[in-house]
Amino acid sequence: MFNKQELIDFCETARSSYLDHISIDCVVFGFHEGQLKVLGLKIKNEASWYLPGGFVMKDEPIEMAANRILKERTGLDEIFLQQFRVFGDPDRARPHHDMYKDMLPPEENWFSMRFLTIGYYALVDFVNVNPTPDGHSESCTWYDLTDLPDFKLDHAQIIKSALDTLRLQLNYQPIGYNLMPKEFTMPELQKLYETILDKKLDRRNFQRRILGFGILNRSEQPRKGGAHKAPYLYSFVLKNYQNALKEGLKGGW
Amino acid sequence: MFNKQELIDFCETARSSYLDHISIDCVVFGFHEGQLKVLGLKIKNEASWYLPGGFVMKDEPIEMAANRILKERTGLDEIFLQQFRVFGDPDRARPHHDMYKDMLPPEENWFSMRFLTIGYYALVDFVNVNPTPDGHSESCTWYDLTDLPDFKLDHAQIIKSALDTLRLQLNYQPIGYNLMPKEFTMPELQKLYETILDKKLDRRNFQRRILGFGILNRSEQPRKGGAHKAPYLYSFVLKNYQNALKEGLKGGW
DNA sequence: AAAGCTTGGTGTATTTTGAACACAATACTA
DNA sequence: TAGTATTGTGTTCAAAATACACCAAGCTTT
Repeated sequence: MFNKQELIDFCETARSSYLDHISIDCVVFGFHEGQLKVLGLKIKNEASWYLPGGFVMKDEPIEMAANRILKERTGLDEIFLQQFRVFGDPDRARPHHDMYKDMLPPEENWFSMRFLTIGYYALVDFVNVNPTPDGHSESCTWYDLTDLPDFKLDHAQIIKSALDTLRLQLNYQPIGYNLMPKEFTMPELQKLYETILDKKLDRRNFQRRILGFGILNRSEQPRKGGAHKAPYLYSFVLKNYQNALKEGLKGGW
Repeated sequence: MFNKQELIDFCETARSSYLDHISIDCVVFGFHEGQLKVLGLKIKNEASWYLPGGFVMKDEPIEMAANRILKERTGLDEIFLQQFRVFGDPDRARPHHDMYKDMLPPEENWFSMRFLTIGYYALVDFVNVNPTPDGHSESCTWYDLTDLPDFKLDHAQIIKSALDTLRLQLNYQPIGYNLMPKEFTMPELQKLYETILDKKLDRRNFQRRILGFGILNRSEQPRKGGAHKAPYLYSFVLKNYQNALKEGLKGGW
């Protein structure tokens, strides 16, 4: 990953810029062709994958850090980004501790210390993302949730945890604004829900329920040109959507 | 809070034992006389209150740290303890930075650094807790949620956030095992729910719904001796309760 | 001791919600 | 023009939530 000089340089920068012991990892969900995807970085010349992550600057709010890190990786800005958990096992980054232990003595090696990572997850519209690998990565691409490559450290667990949170969130918050294009059809939105939940939903009841939330606007013109009956196009009414995010959808007591 | 020598000693211990930049704060909810309470520490000779909190040892899992810290404060062990959020504003602990800035130079002063705090909340049975103040605190007692004293730093905000999480959790998880005594009556449990939600619930429908969860066991003997009709006593069926925690109660898709 | 008050347990209509399904409409294909 | 796949809407039936009514038990009051 780093050669010795790169490591020395990075450690110097890191030590002066970042908070010790703390990292952020982002689970970026995207949706495409009926599949839920996760953004992963592949290390050069290695069969090693990582979540897009980074460190918190000494004077930076963590929400801002998460957004900055995500922007560096995906080019996206102002998207739904949610803290969901801290992963704090003392040994979670041990492979990183060991990786450079022969290059630099521990007190000079940024990676020799223990890191807690704050997990964030994001939902982005697949087509608006232009994944760009940074200098240390060979590629930055989408991976199918059902067919993940070999994520290192505890990153597979972090993905799993983010997915659990997402599924839970579906029960009391609207989803989709950041995962769908501006305009979409009802079956497309349904497919998103079915993919996240990994289960079939009834077409008619889904439509009724979603519309009942009052967060969708149906446009006059149906989508033309495709095969079969032209479906209506919907878009989110941002104001109502954000209100539903705050207030919750219903359920409960 | 600390005099100079105490500060020097503490900083030395802290520096060798704890992770930099990271703290844990616990919002401990208790329930008594129809009121939801929070455990708060009052600083000696000051009108300053804090949540029970502490630091993470260099080699300690954060869940263990949270439990240790809580045990130090409440004497309670093996209780429901849940991470709910990280508070990471760069200025959140500025009052602490400044407090000792004239006693020690920043590089020796543990409190001069920025701290992120991981918020945990706990639900405990009021009568089983024996709040014991540590050496730096004048008292460790319960405060009514509707009448909180002047919590310092962002601790009032942390309490608010924990309460929001608790209310949300009520919609998909059972509550009460750690807040109620071993045996309790249905009206007592209902009072807990009403207090957390801050709203009245229908007596009959509450009973039906709670019993429908299948997590309660009704004992043969009703409670005798009180005025009026003797109510049945209930207790949680731990196995079913824990299963409901995992599986969730229902609702959603 | 009987009436009355208060609290707790159970039942029962009514309304609302959710699940399952039938059918009509549209646009392409053959 | 019939056939097929897909989308939009309505209808039925069951389950669940809601709002009450009533009964039972224990104490108090007279």
